[in-house]
Formats: sequence, structure tokens, C-alpha cells
Amino acid sequence: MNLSSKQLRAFVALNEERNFTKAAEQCHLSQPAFSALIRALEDGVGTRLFDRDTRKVQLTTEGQLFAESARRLLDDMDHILDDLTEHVERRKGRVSLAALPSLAAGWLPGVFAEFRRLYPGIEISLTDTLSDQCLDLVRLGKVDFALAAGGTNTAELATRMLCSDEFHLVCRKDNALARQKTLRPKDLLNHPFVHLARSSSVRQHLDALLHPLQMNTVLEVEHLATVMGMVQNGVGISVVPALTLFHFQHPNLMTRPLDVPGLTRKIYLVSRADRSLSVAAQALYDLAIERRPDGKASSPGRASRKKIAT
Amino acid sequence: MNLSSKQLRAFVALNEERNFTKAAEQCHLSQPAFSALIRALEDGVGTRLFDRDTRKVQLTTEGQLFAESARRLLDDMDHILDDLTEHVERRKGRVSLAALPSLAAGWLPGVFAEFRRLYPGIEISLTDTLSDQCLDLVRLGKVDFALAAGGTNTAELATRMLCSDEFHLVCRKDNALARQKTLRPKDLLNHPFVHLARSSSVRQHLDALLHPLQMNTVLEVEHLATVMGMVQNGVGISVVPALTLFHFQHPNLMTRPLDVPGLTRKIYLVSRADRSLSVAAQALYDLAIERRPDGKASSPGRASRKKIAT
DNA sequence: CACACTTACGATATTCGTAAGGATT
DNA sequence: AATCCTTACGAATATCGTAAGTGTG
Repeated sequence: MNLSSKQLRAFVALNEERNFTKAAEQCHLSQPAFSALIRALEDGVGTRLFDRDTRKVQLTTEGQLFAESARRLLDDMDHILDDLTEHVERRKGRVSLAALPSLAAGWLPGVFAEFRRLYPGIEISLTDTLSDQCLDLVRLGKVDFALAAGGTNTAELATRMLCSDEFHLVCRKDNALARQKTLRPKDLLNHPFVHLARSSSVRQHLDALLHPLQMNTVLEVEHLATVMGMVQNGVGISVVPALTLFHFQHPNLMTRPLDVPGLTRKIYLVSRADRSLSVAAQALYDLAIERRPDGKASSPGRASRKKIAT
Repeated sequence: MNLSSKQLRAFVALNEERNFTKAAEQCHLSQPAFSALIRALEDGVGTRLFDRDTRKVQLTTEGQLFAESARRLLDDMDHILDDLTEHVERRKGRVSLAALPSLAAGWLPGVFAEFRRLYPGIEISLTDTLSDQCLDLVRLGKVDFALAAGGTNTAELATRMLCSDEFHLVCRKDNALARQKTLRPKDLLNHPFVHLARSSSVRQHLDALLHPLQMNTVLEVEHLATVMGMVQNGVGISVVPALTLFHFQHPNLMTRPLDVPGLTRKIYLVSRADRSLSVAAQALYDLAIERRPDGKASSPGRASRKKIAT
């Protein structure tokens, strides 16, 4: 037989009201339609569930048996549907994503704050790691999506470009480069250079355009904060994407865009091609796009070209 | 929203098969109809539950959430409906009835045996007590129905006559009455008489026709077995309904119908007027009618007039 | 091009509300 | 007469199956 939640609700209502007219109202039905609903239920289970005459409505023995279970069943059903609805309406849920450390530290916090404000019931988990691992996490289904730099051509991954991140020179203000009007790649070759590790996406972009062998590499470190320390103390200069410039806000330092066509790091949203994002993940994905960084030089308005220019 | 068991079954089937065509067959539906069913479910909950392309069908995140509960919900529902069906089909249940001790000991056991054979899963509970208490138990809802003697005119009780129970003289074969051709009430007046208690239905019927003051009462006892002992030892004679004659099967005793118009004890099936019998109770009720005693002298063919006549 | 899901569409079934009917107090 | 459940019936809606459409490997 086919038992519908509507029939269950009608049964429970009639058992509470013991009156067809009132129970029908409670179910937003005309009384005859309600009557038919109860009859269909009784036909379905094969027996009368209510004894009724014009004065009294009460459960039969079989009705009592059914009533005990029906209430539970209906509550269960309502609970399940409510829970699902809370997910659909983004009042509950969980998103996990992976992101490059540079994004995780600089741009993401603002997006997360906004997301938490919009959807306080949704939990977020973030893995800040290098691009390759970000992609692996997506492939393995460990995260809903990733913010990575590598352009992936795998069929199993769906990518969407989030922004284009331009590279900037960072050096001390007392460096000769600070006074040059235009900056060409070869201008950097003679200066001591602080590199990031080869596994980083930043380094990979740089190596593609500035031949590593011609450069005057003095150091190779893992973290941008370390690069910052080195540059600030005059160990060398460096080149980093705009989205990481927040690390280099310091009165003694200056940053300038490198005007090298093609030297941009593309940031992608990467998800699995074979499955849709959860409602919660989609919400964060959409917000990321809405609040996409512009990739030009501007961590919130301090210690950038403009400030230096003044 | 209105969630039907058909939709739940479709969802569970698709989750198991991960293939619309096969799942549709399992649900005895055409594939497009099945597809529409799933879509209606998804529209109802407000989100996709399956990711599907032509090659793969798999749960979305929200689908996984729903799947865990749906399986439980469906099992619950099936269990509840199965249980109810077992009651409707009389493979489970419980009947309780009250019956006069005379019926409980003589005629009922055969009916119960038959009932147990037909419906081995139904429990019976029997209260063997006097007519008034039988009726009270029905009124209070403590039993489903009763086999009682009193004609009740209460509106709250529904009665149906089961049989008419004729009264018989019981005495020793060496008693003078054993040789009389016709038996009239007054013929009994001179003989020592063993009575049942005034609360018994048998006594009440007798008192209505044979004036107690004119009788030669030697004893008043509670149980028919005691009456039997007294009569068999020559303490006195007695008059009892045909349905109790099984107590008086003994070579030294004889029983003869009293030919007194109007002196019959009517046995009624009594139930509450305001509610129907449970399926189980109705089954026993119907069987009682089908196997109704005839109320003539014949406990299974022994120690009756015929035997004495030979 | 074969397979698998979706869309289109007409036929059938179900569900609904209004109005009339019947039983009880 | 008033109350309350049931029946009757036409209209709106839903559901179903067949057939055509679409997209993917």
C-alpha cells in the first residue's frame, strides 16, 4: 500500500480532535475531502481505524494499535524533513575546502567572516596547503572544493578562474630598484634574490619567466613571512603575487608591480566534475566569487604604492 | 510537503540500484514515471538528492543526509503496516471475554479449541463469572464481549441472542419422578430440592416460575458440581439448564426436560453499543454464533434421556 | 550509435470542493 | 432544528505510459 504523510497527518489530527470537521480544518481540507482521506487510509490498511457516528469519533482496537506508531512515524518524518530543510536553507551544514596558504592568510579570512555572518550555522573546515595537495584533496573527496593556482586539465576536476594575481617586486626603499621608473625582468637579475621553495606556486610561476640560473639567489625559504623578514633586513629582494603583499606592509619596504605580460598567477576554484557541491559548499563557492580579489595591488589600503608615492 | 511511501521506496531503490531503469522496474513503473517521481521528491525537499548524468547516478551531499534517515523511516513504516496487517488477517491479536461459568466449563472449551486451531496467533483471556459481573466487565471495557444470561436493555450495550437454554430435571434413577410420564412444575414441589445461590442466573429463572416459598429447599450451593454431588447422593433433586447437563453424567442419575413454556434461559452475546469489536474479537464472536449450542439436551451424546430409556 | 536520463503529451486516476442526504440528539 | 458524518458529482490536478529528445562515451 501507499501511505502518505498527508494521511498520517489526517489520522493524527482526527485522533486528537475526535471530530472530522475540526480535524479537516487543521489539515486545510473540506470536511468531505478529509472524510475520503480517512476512508482511503482505512481501505489501505484493510480495516476501520475509527468508530464513528454523528456524536462520537473514537479509535477502534486496530486504530489504537496504529495510533501509537503513527505519531512516532510522523514525528520522525517531520524531524527528518526539517533537518534536511535546514541544510537546504543553509542554517545547518558543513563546508570543507583547501586553499593556498597565501589566500588562506590574506584574502580568505574576510570571506569567512562574511560567510559566518550570513550562515552562522554552517561549519567550515580549511586546509591551507600547497596547490598540488589542494587538488589531491579535491580528487579524493576530502574537501568540497579548493582555491588553487595550478591550471588542471584533468577531466575529473571542474575549474573556474577566480582571479588573476599580478606579481610585485618587494624591496627596501633604499634599494636602487626603488628609484627605477620601469621594471623589466632583467633588472632583477643582479640583485640578491630571496626565493620561495620550488614546491610553491609562486616559485613555479617565477621560474617559468625568469631563468633561475641567471638569478642571484641567496636564499630559498618556505614561508612568505620569512621572505618578508629577509627582505626587510636587506638580505635581498623578492617578487610575490599581489594577494600576498599584506605580508610586506612595512615603512622601510616598497612594492611595485612588475610589468611583465604573462607573469600572472591564476587562482582557480576547483571542484570535482562528477558531483555537485553541497548547498553549504555552493554558498561559500558563490560568496568567494562575489568577493573575488581583484589581484591588483591593494591589501586594504596601506603600505602600497600609493602610500609610498606620498 | 507531502512525502509518500511510494517516493521513499523509489528513493531507496534508486540509491541501491544507482540506475533509473532498474530502480523503475523494481517499483513497477516506467522509467519516465519513475524519473518524475524522483524529481517530485527533489522538488518537495527543495534540493537535488542525486547527481546524475547518462553514466553515473550518485547521491548528493543532501541525498546522503536523507538516505540515512529514509531507510530507517521506510523500514519503520513497513514494520508498522505489517504488524497491523497481521492483526487484520487474524494472525495476531487478543480477545478477552466474560462468560457464565456454566458456558465456560461446558460449551466454550470446544469453541476455544476450534478458535485456537483457526487463529493460533490470537491470545484469549476468559473471565468465568456470573451474569451481572459479565455485563459490568463489558460496560467497563474490560472485556470485548460477554456470554451472559440477563436480557439487558441498557442503551450502552448491544445484545444478540445466542441460544435458548431449556431446563431439565436432574434426579436419581430411583426417584419417583423418574417414572412419571409428564413433568409439571408442581410435581417438583414435594421433593427435597438442591438450589443454586440466588445470584446465579439459573436460580433467578427458576424463582420466576416456581414459587420459592412453596418449594422444599434443602440446600443452597454455589457450584453446579456441588449440586451434582448432592443429587447423586440422594440429598435432593434439582433443575438445571441443558447446557450444564454435562455435570450430571452418571449411571445412577437421570435427566429429563421440563415441559414448562417460558422456562428457558436465554444466552446472549453482549458487547458495547458504541464501539465495534476488534478483528480478533469479531472472529471469536462469529465463531460462537456459528458453533452455537442448540440448548436441547445433548452434551455429547451420553447420560441423557435416551440412554436412560434403554 | 548505443545507452541512459529527460521532455512532451494524451489518457486515465485521484483529489478536491460544493451540494445534497441521512442519522442522531 | 441543529449537528455531524457520508454520498454524489463535476472540476481541477496528478500520475502514468508511449514516444521523441538530448547528451555522453
